[in-house]
Amino acid sequence: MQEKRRTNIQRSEATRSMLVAAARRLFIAHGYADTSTPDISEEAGVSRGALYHQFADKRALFEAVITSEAEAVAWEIERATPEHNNGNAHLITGAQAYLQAMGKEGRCRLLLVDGPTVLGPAQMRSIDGQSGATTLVNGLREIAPGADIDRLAASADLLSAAFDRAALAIDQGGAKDVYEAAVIELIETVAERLSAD
Amino acid sequence: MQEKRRTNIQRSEATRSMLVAAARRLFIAHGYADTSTPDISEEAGVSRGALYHQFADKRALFEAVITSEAEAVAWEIERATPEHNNGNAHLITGAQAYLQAMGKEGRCRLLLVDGPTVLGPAQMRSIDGQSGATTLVNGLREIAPGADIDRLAASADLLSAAFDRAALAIDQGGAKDVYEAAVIELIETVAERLSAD
DNA sequence: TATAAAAATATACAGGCTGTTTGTATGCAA
DNA sequence: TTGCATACAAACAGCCTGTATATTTTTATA
Repeated sequence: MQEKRRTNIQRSEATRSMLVAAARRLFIAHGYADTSTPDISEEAGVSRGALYHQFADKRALFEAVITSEAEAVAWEIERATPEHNNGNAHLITGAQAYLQAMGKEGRCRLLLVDGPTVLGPAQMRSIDGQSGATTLVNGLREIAPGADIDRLAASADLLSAAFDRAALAIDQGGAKDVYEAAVIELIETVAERLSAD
Repeated sequence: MQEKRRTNIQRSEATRSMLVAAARRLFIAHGYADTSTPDISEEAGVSRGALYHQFADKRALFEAVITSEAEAVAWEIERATPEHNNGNAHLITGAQAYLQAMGKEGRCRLLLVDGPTVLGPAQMRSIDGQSGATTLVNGLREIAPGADIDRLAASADLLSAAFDRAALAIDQGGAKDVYEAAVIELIETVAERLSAD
């Protein structure tokens, strides 16, 4: 019984994905600060040396976890929002898909709590940049074509903060239906106001 | 030239306040994780033993910093919002005061970034409990006396998340007037909708 | 006031963690 | 096949946190 013969690329991809998966589990369970690299490498079944060969440091591994998680959320939202859908309804569908996606175990902690602290708010914005903010601001532009773009971006930012808070509140045990209703009402209210120009 | 003779209570209060002030400076400058207890005790001019005598651990010292900062914000808001002011205008004044207060160097990092990670969202809520959420939900109740209380609380939560995001965005270099205008418009929009019942 | 007890502060220590360095094995290319 | 690059493993150095021990300062009491 001999070892499988693998190409270097396969080896690297295998250990990287093992490490990211293990790190994800432990970061979710104990948080970034209370997860050690010995714990991670053990959980992944590789040596600590392998970890530091594949990733510059613990932060870089965390960044890989966060990026993967943000992509998953973006993809789930994209899948749930048909292109042809227009304005108002489109935003609501997207928000619901976002809340649904953020319901997955640990995502709130990763993306909304630990992420901003470890990577900083600026880098977090750039990571889920396309997904959250841009989509939202485009949705608002569709509703209020005449509005000032900076002002619209600010409103989109505030709205997305409200979505984040709703996701977090639900994650912490808040009533999902209540928060989802509040989010939808908020969107409708803002859309109504914007289209009244 | 001999040391001043002080009572134990004075000694403790002096070192505690030195430690909290030093910790506050370093937590703001480098973040919680990258601030060590040797750094803090040196900056405060006391030994590390004194730190661990006055506070159970590093987290407890951080909690003291956070509590003090949250109290300062609450106090500044209270000072800026006269009691007799009614409904809508009251909320706007409060929000402006909040943004003003959060403009102080490092407060956003402490209260909005590191705080939730180190102490957890739940404890953070309980610390600035009175200030943020309760005031807001009371303001909304005044506007919409008939509305469901849970629903109102959720809306207040989402609004306060928007305020937080605005403060953070301004702190990160965003245009203060734009975000402040967006916040005010958001309040007016929500208030309008609520009072239309 | 003299002295014992208690409180506050200082120092020394024990484990653990991060990132680096050094060494080894495996894949790759000439 | 031979030399090099890549992936991995193990050992090391420095730092940090929290605790245990020792010392100084205050407080209580005789």
